[in-house]
Amino acid sequence: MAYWLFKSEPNVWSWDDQVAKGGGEEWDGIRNYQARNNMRLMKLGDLGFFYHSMKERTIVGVVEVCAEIHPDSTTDDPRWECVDVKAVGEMPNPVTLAQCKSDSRLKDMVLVNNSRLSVQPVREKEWKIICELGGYPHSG
DNA sequence: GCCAACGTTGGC
DNA sequence: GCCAACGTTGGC
Repeated sequence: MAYWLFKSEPNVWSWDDQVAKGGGEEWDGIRNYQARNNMRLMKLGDLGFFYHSMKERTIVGVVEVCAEIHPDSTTDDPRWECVDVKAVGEMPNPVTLAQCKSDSRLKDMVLVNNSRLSVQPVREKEWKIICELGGYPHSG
């Protein structure tokens, strides 16, 4: 089981949109090789944080990978693929970017160090720390 | 709204 | 294959 972080501009695709979709939706529109390569590594059941970028800069919820890598239906360009994700839980206390930056245990997080990467890996220890900060129940 | 950082494109 | 120019992202 691996952990990830998905960034989205809430104006374009918000956590509320994701929740409203229910059973799963393509994480499409990714046009960056590093982000796509990360999605290629995802397995069914992997979990990811849902992060609101731009004005909010907050981790607001948790999603689960419910379909592995497949062509992105929003383009005919075969280079671009995506996974499907579904909302599985909301952060009781959403965790801000500022919190992550100020926590020395999270100083190596990709989110803290590479603001441009929109789909990124999260280490298990980082996952647990953020779940604690957010008051999100984490089994294990 | 500004601008730094990064990725991509295309001329050579 | 290098690198300058350009476009985009996203923090501030």
